[in-house]
Amino acid sequence: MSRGQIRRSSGPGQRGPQNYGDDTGCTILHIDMDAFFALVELRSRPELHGKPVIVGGGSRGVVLSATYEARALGVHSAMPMSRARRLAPQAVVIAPDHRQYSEVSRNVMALFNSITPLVEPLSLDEAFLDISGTIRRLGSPITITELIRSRVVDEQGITCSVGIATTKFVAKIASARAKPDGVLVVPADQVLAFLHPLPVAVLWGVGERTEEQLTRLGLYTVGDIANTPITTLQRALGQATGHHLHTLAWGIDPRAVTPHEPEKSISSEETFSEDIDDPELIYAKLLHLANEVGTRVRAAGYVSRTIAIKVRFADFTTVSRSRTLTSPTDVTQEVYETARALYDSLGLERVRVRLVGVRAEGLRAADGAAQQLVLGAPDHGRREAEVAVDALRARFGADAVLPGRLVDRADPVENPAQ
DNA sequence: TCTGGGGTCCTTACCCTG
DNA sequence: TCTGCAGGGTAAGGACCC
Repeated sequence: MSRGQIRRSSGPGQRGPQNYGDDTGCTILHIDMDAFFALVELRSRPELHGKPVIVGGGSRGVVLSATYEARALGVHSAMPMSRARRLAPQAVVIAPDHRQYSEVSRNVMALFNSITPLVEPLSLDEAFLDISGTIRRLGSPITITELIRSRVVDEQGITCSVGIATTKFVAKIASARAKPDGVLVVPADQVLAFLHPLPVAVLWGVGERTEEQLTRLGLYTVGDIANTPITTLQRALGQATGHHLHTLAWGIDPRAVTPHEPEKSISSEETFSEDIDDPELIYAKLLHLANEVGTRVRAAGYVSRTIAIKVRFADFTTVSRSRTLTSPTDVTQEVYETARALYDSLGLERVRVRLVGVRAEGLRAADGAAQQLVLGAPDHGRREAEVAVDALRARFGADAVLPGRLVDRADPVENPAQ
């Protein structure tokens, strides 16, 4: 294979210097753990290696992660568990342990940060790395990639796949096509040759609905989008989406790797184990969710200007309502009262509800907004009490102190789907 | 087949203000 | 005073991502 061609590693588990292709200028890595939750579980259950394993659960849950043996049977993430069980009755089903996944994720991200300070986590199991400042110290992008892959396997006992490119979105597509346990380099002069034959669905922002719209326009590949006038795309998909897809199709993605983006919202939602029509149970769930959101908002040092709720009915239709407060808050009681008022504003009477959620939006740093809260704020004392409760929870556990209405409830609201 | 949970961003509509 | 318009803020919903 000549210099400059796109190359991926020749098979799972292959590490060390190989002829991947020209990585000159390819300073963006997208690193994605393979079947993350499932492989973390396999570390403590080696007898399950080589078997179909599904992480998920609950009567109304979905698949969170599946080993490649389970995927070969047609199982994929986000699939309803009931269907996954039918497709793979022999699969071992493991309930998720998010605390363990978070810990492994922290370790992996710390490893990445020991390579370069420019690490942008996208989720628990993937991140972008900008290694432009690391090459002089550690070697070529491919050398750095293999160093990372070896350390992930040795230190965490899981594998990952890496895309190496000049831009974030090409690196991300490359890592997906390197899976599992592989590496794919897209040389700078091969970006369009790599992108244009791919289906439109690989583009960031093209999901099921947008793909349908593009199909109706007769556009099936990234190359088709590139060769369509941008005005046509904007008419069909809207200004922003049309422009976004057209630039991506030409391999243009100027976004930098940014290590920390402040959160814009904090939310919590839960699906009931069965549909509920009792307002008291729904209020109790709203209090529980408001308590979670309030605690997280305070822990992150934010206050929230807008409180929103989400309600999903038995037929899966979903509505949301939001209210902007006169002054921002991080007080659980205020979050709850707003959420409850929003729920009441729906005017529901014995309607069967499947899910409720509470979200805090318009987040800003609490220190910048605290002055206004203190001045004449009746909730000041309550806030102090909640901060004290936060400290007790940090010391004695999340259930050490609960709102009175949530203590000793043996009803469905405390038995969510997962 | 029957659909979780935590997020972000975009579009559209409406209201208010200048 | 009325009308048209532009722009900002807000609300709601949808699509998408992992």
